Amino acid sequence: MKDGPDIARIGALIGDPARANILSALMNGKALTATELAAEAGITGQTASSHLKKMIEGGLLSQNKQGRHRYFTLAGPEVGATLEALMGLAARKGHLRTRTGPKDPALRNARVCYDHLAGDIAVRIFDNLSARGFLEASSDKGGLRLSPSGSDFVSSLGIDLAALHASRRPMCRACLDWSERRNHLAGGLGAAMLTWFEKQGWVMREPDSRVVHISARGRSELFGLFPAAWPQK
Amino acid sequence: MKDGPDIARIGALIGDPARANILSALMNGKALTATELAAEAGITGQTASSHLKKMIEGGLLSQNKQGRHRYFTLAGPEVGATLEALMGLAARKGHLRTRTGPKDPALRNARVCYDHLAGDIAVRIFDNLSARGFLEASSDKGGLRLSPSGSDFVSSLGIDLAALHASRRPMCRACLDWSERRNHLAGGLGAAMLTWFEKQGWVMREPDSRVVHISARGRSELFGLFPAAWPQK
DNA sequence: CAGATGCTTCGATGGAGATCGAACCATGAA
DNA sequence: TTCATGGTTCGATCTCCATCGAAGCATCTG
Repeated sequence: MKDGPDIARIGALIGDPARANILSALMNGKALTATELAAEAGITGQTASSHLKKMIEGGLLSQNKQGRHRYFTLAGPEVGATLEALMGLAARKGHLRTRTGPKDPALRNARVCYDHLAGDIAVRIFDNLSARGFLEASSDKGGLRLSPSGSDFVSSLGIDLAALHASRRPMCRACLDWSERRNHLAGGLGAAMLTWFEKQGWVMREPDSRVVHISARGRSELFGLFPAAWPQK
Repeated sequence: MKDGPDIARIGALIGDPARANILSALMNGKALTATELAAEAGITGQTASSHLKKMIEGGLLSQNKQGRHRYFTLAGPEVGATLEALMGLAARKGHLRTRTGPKDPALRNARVCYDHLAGDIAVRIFDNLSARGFLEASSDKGGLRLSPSGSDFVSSLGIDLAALHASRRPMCRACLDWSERRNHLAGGLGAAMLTWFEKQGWVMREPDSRVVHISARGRSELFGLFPAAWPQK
């Protein structure tokens, strides 16, 4: 029973509603200040401060002091992935009676998962990439790598593959999507694709949520790039 | 902030030490009775009963009534995978000061992860399978599938691939190993390989823990099957 | 400098829930 | 049937911790 790492510690951290709200708010990958997070969680600054301290100590968050502000982010991609997995459990079991909020359909369609794209559209893109043989299994930490043809494809988009290779971070990684219950692409390449989509003006992130909107042009461009798996409008 | 599924609910479930111990005890995939679990967690039967009820309600456990006994298991592979992910966070951050117990080296070497093999050895096997091109990316739920050559290899072992295909469960799946921080093979095939190794007498499971021992013959046979990635004795 | 804003620490309060004893139900054995 | 064992329900207790008010420190602005 005493085997393995202490799961209860982090479980308890995530288990408080205020802290869970803070974590969810950070799932869009942006850095937020302590007061913003307090407002997000519906608590006062004092309590937020205590929560944030605990989560830093527990390794869930990182902080970045800038002037008199203190910015908080998730401590890393693994944290985001684990939270997404927990959401998967929460969505499926037990709390199926979660009444779906107004934003819910938009979230299911496209959202940010820490630093990459998730939701229906992200799953379709992953499907398309794998169906075309651009991804293959690997012994890397991510478990996936780009095939030669996949490398060509990504380079042809104008994404700087060399920079991605230089980074220590695993480039390709499968991340389980809580709404679709299938995989989407995470890792350095997943993050790079999201920023690239943004730069093209194909997708826009809603300021203070995980929701991602797709422009009309983005829709047609993405359809062109990933044809087979795209919804017929 | 109110977006998405309710993470705090399950977080709180996992966050109690007694419940965390119960979940860890079930990570070996076996079904245990309520009293066994109570002993495992160091609590009385009454409290265990209340905990078990909550976890069933929360979708983390399944129960199976047999005679006057009630057997409990993890509700499914996703639950095991999520717990393993949480262990990854716990092992890395914050609680690095977890003094490693006596069983710890054995656990890191080989253990059961719900229904498949994990630990150093499992990672090496996964490495070997992927290096030989037996696994490729797929749009399946698991994110992986067997390549043709991989199918031949598995069939040559005597594993019934048809039965695995017939099952609704995804056959191949990458599961992140908390001790190695790399992937090992889960899914139906991962489970089938573990039972097959057991049947051959190559590995045996310690009765009431996740620890898996490798017999001398198993070591040499496994070395023969997965040569490149194996430790040189 | 003074004033304002962001954030933390301290202390007190209150509520949720983990725990166990005791009684109770269900199943199997004699 | 009677007894024993596995499991649950109920009620009372008690500990932990989330919360906020007040005060304090740090940083920026004027």
